[in-house]
Amino acid sequence: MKTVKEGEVRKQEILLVARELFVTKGYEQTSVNDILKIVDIAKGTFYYYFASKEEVLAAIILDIVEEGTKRAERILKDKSVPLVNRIMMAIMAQSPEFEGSEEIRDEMHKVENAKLEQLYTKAMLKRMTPLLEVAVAEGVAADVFHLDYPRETIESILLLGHMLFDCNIMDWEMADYPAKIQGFLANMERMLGTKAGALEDFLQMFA
Amino acid sequence: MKTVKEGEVRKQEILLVARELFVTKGYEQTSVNDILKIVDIAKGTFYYYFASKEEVLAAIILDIVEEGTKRAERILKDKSVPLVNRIMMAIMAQSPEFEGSEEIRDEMHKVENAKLEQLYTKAMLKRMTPLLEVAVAEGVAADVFHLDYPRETIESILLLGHMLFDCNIMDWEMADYPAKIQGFLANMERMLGTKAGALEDFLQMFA
DNA sequence: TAAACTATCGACCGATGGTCGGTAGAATGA
DNA sequence: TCATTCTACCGACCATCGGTCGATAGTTTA
Repeated sequence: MKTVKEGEVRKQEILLVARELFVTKGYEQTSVNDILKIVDIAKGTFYYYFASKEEVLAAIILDIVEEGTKRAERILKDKSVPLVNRIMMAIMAQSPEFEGSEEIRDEMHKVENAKLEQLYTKAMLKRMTPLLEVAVAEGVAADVFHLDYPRETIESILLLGHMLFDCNIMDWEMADYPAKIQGFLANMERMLGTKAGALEDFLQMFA
Repeated sequence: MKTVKEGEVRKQEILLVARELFVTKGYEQTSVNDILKIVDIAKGTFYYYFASKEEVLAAIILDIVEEGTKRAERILKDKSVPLVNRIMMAIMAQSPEFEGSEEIRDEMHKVENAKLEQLYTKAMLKRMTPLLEVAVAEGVAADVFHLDYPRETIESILLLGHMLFDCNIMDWEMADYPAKIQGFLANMERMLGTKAGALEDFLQMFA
């Protein structure tokens, strides 16, 4: 049987299903056939829209990063919230555990998904750094941050936040987390050059 | 034709060839057949020594991490060198670009090798943190470091050093490097709580 | 010299990512 | 209304992959 749909619709169907599968089963562990079965299309149709399985992955990562960026932009724009809070929230909003997809976080970042993970990290850093650069500049102007290498510092903070808390690179016990979070916040304070304790309040936000 | 060798010899042959291939071509891109052809054995022989291609990868990563750790131990032991220098050198010695394998660095850390990369990062962090913890404690005792979360800070520094300069996660221009290195050193100073400029001398070491 | 053990072989397997020639059906033009 | 064109779709087919397994050559042991 043949069901015809407009191009863009089919493409989105494939992306939606693939994303769900990649994130829950892992990229390598998801076969193109798995996707075909669920979307209910033939192999030829899949390769009519995408040149390869990897191209689908790239498109999905772009989507994920864009969604995170949109969240960050919305948060950073709201000047009624103190600057430090906005920055922290924008960083935390990158975790896909927020908004919509919930148990995804644990699934997405497992060894089986190293490729997804690495491509995501790269893309996220590239996209998010400019946003935070503006915010940090605002903090420098307001005399709450004092640092010489804003761009490099932002990259480091984004990288650390992601690697320490989103990826499962660190296999930590539950009991370790408070210390890890406190350590991260303390180092973030030092790197940004805030006055000591400026980020202390965020301890409980990591629940 | 059948050439019989002692078990351990064959195993090392396989590991040696596999490592070369994984690092240059990438793990996924290297087929078991590629390895067989070079070592000149049959498929059955390969699987007589290793349960899977992935088990070979794990063994190789363990080797690489162990080599880096040995280098770090040797460096940290030499008390004739100032503490800060020893620590920096120990971190830098993790880069496989040092000692023996030379052009490997660029090859090892490419998108195709995400799995190798991720497993390596995890294992390296686990193995190196305790070593540096001792060294940093020494610095705290000598009043050159001032920090509240030594373990977490070491993890962050190792992670940053690796992600920023060894992986190709950041696609930087050559011209960016000086600023990136300066930024990294400045943040390292702040995190460790040294007096400002304590690590300035290391700028030229990244050549 | 027979038996037992170890290391090796390569044919074979199911699954995978990807190709390709063909075609159904909607849109277009006469 | 019918012929043409174009788009979306089909599924048989392919090379290659990681991995299995029963057979066996070569070495030790009894």
